[in-house]
Amino acid sequence: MPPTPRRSTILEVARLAGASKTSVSRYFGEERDRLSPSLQARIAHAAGTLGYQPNQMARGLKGGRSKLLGMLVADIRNPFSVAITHGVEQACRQYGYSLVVCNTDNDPEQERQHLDLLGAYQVEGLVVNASGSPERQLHTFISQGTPIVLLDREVDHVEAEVVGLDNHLAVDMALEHLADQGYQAVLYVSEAPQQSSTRQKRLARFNHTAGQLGLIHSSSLLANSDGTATLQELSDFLAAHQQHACAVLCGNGTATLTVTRLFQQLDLLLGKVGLMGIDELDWCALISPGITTLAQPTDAMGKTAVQCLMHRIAPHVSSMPAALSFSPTLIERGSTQR
Amino acid sequence: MPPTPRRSTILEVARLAGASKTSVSRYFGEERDRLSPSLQARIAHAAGTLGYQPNQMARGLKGGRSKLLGMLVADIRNPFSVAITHGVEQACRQYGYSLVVCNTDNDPEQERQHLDLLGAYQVEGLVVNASGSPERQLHTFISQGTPIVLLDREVDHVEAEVVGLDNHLAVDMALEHLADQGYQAVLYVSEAPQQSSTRQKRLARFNHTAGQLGLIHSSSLLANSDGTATLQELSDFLAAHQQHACAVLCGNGTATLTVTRLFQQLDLLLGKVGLMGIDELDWCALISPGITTLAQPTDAMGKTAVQCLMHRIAPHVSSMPAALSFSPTLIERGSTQR
DNA sequence: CTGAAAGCGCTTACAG
DNA sequence: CTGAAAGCGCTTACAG
Repeated sequence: MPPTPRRSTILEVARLAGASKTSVSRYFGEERDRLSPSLQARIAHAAGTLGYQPNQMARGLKGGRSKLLGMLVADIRNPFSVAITHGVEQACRQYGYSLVVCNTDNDPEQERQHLDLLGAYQVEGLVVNASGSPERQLHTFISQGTPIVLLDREVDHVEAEVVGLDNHLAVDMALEHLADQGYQAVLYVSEAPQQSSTRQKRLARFNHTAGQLGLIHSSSLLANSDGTATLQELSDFLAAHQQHACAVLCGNGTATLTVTRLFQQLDLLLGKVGLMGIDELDWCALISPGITTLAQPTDAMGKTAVQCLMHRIAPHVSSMPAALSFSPTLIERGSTQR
Repeated sequence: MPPTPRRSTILEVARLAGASKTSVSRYFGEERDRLSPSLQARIAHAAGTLGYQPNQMARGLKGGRSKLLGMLVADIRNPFSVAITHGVEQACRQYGYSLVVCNTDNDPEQERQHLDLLGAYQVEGLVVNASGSPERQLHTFISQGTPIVLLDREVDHVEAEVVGLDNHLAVDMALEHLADQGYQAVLYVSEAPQQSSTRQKRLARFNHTAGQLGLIHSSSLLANSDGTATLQELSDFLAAHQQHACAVLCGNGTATLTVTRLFQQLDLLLGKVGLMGIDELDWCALISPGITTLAQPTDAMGKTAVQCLMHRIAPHVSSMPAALSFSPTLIERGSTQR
């Protein structure tokens, strides 16, 4: 067997360039300017010849800088999460960091394991879209000086910036739109709030604002993804308020998907019964006459999260973002046109 | 300022346990069994007290095992990619590996950078869903003994397993279904093949099999995402074959999304003009009367890719998967019912 | 069953 | 402007 070609090391580059390891290290680090042009040229040439690339593991070990950010995502198959992840990733690149994305599938046990792991890889910062309540572990990061930013969901007893939608504003905008369009009775459909502060807030705000606007209102939690329980609740709601114009407000994209299926099962006419969802999805424009949504600025949110982290890691390269709470955009379509 | 609490090290655990670093290392490595029960207990206790966790950077540096797999994804916002990534991730966890996912947004330059990076982090294996033709860099990995598996797309001159759909079978199944349903003229809509071997193969097979089946056929490449050019081509196609039953076959999910929009713009009745797509999407059942698709077994594909890698990294823990080429599942809906 | 020591590939005071 | 040397936290022969 031929010997496996290995990656070349700093020592080999140094030898070939007739320089010291120190100089090569400086060349690939922040101190390239300290080297004379001729030294730089020799090193560049040697490194090019050998195809040298610094070993990040070694760098991380010695310098304490892994140049890695970690991200915990509760559900990577949710389009909203994908969009945010995309934004986070872009921003990382921009700052010269790499991102390790860990999907927890909303499972606290996977979340625990992934956090251990992120710690073991010495990530310099963490974007957390929590599944459970990983207080303990997050405190470990914080006490070691690793900055954390919470995405979309708060975590009890963890003091960290929270980047996300202005949930009160979102629900208010939705309800005001529905009221403006003449709907008088609104059913709110949401996944079970569980640990999600966002789901809790939206639900609470729904009850609050719907009351204030004088709307008849009620809510239904999605038990399983086929929404059988909600099917019943929806048809009961419509039956009970036949004399009023009824609408459904969905708490997120998953709810919108399920409810759209229910509308078809019950043969409801979109608009005649209003339908509106928080989160914009690819297909909302396609279900004729279109489903009205509240779009979240996912790219901006992802970038802001990273900016928070960078501000703490390297205050000189990034200022603290001005706002952590974002306004949604109303995308009006036929489903809220009576 | 209080001193920042650091992570504890192997040395601290060793001291507290009254043991050597070697023993602590063995405890956290593969050789725990070599330690006497009492030593194990002392180490376990000490580690627990200090909240010790081995530093993976250091492990990777010395042992050469980063326990990291890398994955290059051409477009993370494509639902098909997300589904595959999910499968890959699950499989990694199962083998005790972590996954660094890099999205290239179909940009060869980003692809280049990400590959450098993955190398710098010493990934032990690589799942590559290529954007461009990163031959050179992939060869570097291969020559260093890092196994590679290609996902969905081949890369010229790179010899590696290719995990993906059986594209010939898929196109044949689609065309046979359309022919069975009585469609006589079929337009194939695809994104521009560019570097994608899959897109090339599907297109070529379309022309081949459509010809064999005696179908009138033609194809249209999506230039921009709004599909203006294709809009024209579609309506021309329909006009030219008014006396025949016409259908459109979409080469992937993106094409299906665009074409569905075009159907609405042209006010075409689904089924009257047939529509079928490769890739199953959330909303295909919702566009009434439903869009017929060919679903890919994404989880199995992701798992298989990882299994290939693991077989090369650690032949004793994983056998070579039996098949690398997968059959799609036909999901019949109203859009192919005349 | 256990440990002392060398060394993985880097960075960073320190010295000149 | 440049380099010799110590050391980051581990693993792994080697020895007993």
